[in-house]
Amino acid sequence: MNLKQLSHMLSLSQTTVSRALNGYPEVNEETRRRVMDAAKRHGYRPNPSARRLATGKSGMIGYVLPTGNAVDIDPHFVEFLSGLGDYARSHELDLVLSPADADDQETTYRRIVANRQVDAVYISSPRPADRRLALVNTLGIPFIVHGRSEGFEFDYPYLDIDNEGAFHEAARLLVQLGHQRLALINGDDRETFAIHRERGVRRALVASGLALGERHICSATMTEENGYRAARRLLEESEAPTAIVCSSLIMALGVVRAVRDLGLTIPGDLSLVAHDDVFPWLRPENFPVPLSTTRSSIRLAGARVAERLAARISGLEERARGEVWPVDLVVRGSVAGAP
Amino acid sequence: MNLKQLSHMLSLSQTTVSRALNGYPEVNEETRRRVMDAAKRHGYRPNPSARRLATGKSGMIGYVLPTGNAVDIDPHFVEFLSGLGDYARSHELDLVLSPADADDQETTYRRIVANRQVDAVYISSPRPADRRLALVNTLGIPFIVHGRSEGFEFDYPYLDIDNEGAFHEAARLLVQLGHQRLALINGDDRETFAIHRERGVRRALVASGLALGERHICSATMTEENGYRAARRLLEESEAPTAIVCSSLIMALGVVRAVRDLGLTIPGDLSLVAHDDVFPWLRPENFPVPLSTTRSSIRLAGARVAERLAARISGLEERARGEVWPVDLVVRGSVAGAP
DNA sequence: CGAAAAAGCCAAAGCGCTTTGGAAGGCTCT
DNA sequence: AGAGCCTTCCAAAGCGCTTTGGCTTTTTCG
Repeated sequence: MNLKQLSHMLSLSQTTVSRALNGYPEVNEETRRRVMDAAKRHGYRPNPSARRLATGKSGMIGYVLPTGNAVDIDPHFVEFLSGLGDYARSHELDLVLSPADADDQETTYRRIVANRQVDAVYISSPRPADRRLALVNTLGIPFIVHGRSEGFEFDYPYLDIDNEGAFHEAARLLVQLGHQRLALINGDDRETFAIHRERGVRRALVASGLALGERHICSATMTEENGYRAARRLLEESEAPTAIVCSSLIMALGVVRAVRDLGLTIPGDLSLVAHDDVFPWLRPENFPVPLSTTRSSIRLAGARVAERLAARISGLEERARGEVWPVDLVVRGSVAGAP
Repeated sequence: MNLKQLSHMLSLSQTTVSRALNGYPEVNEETRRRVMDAAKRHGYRPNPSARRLATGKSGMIGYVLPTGNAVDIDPHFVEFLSGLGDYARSHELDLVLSPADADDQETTYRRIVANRQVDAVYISSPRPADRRLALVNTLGIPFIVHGRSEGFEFDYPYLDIDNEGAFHEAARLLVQLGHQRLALINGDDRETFAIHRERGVRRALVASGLALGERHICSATMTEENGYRAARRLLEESEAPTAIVCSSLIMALGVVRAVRDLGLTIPGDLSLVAHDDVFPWLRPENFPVPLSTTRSSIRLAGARVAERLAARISGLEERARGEVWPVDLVVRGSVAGAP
């Protein structure tokens, strides 16, 4: 059933039927009703391919997925996706994942824009002066950044959590508990979120006349193994930290293991706070010692990004405003006074 | 730059240019070269929307993503996606994720087929007599199942690992080590993979005159917490098992924690084998006691599924054949003779 | 050598929608 | 009453590609 047939059986022109269906004003309300009704009765659904060709809009949002042999997709991605899906589902928005060589995403961005494959894109894990950002900005496709970049002239729309504030709070708590030697086990420090977190910790320490020693800061991909390694390195030093702030629950697993291997205890010998993105399959309260966390649901962020993307597409959101979510500090058993 | 312009500047018809570009035989080789050359020089790229409208092919593969408030996307998904992306990238294949209400995926399948949004789909986590399978089969869209269903009249193309064989091997090893009371901590037992795994364990036990007691089998979503709960329940029984086979590394985390909480040791009091889908961020050799596993890279499976989907689309793969991958049993420190 | 077949190209008709540029009819207003 | 203005609809022209059917020209072969 296509427009032609439908309009024919209504003895109307395609123009009118199309307009009636798409809510244009220049059609009589009664006619509109008739059309709507017939459309529903015959299960008419406009052919998206045709509509796309005519309008250039696809009704889909895009994400360029960095891939490669040595490239692993972040497990956070799937939670973010859950949230995105939650919103997208109710709006019949589809998501197009365009896999790209991690070292050359530009080609892919150009392709999906040139091909008008999607109406908007989102960008995640941005770095300072991230080239993708500059690119999509000049390409002129609506976008939203999940996270933040730095060092751009122009404003851009983003959704981020207050990483600096969260880690500032966490570090401040530890300092208040008397800890003098803090360490930070961070994610990849080329990414902005990691930079902000470090900044937060630094700021808290400086405020109390302390400092974050060069060797008390580790940064690596957020795997269990890297958490373990970092923790071992830190804890075997002479000036071992008495408290660690850690960028992810997965790394925290490794930290806990290292602590055990060294015959230490939490929070007796070491206080630990980690950031929790809220995975359904790994919860901080279920750690051997319930883990204090800075918590922010990445899933909710996904839903919000989808919502704002939809708003940008439909022109409801004009300004390139940033949105920063506060982060909860949840104190559990893994922190205590300095030994 | 579109076809019209290009053909005009070559003084050829659109027909010929189109055919030259798409490798049709009825065009002179020299002409083809000229066309190809000009196309490249001017950076001509056929407009996919137009091509879609004309051919009905989209050059994309689809996946219906079950979502909902209480629905969590499996973390395995992201690894599978990595693999899929690895292949898709080199073939300019995009992946469309269509979020659907987990309880009504049919509508979404019908929509993406009716709209010709994608050329093929894949289905994951199938259950016996899975309705999605029957649906896509009748809808006539090319598809591949990652995993297996059961109880269908028709053949369908799938890629699965030998879950039954793997768990049979694992259980057999434990039996050979003298274990008499085995337990299985399984994933959601409505899914085929879980059924197969249980079958494997059962078969190994029966072969030695043993049995898998009703209460020695747990099944739940594969989270750390569920692993913990199951393990506690099992180990606090009077007839506690001396060996556990576990369906996932994430659950195994919980098992290890439970063992610790109860003051037991691995492998002294309990032998443990888990299935490892090969996550980059959580490796069995890094468990407190290196974990014995049945190993199969879900990422490789993703790549293979993409490859076969492409083959199906282009008509290279005709028959609905199943492909079953063997699984490695990797023995590490977490197994020992029965106490 | 002439008929039949093959090679190489083209014009035009789709694909199914949106949108432009009217046009007809009824209304208001002077 | 006639100019001017809404209201409501329509025919037709895109969007940019593929594909059908047909038309020359060249090659093949008895």
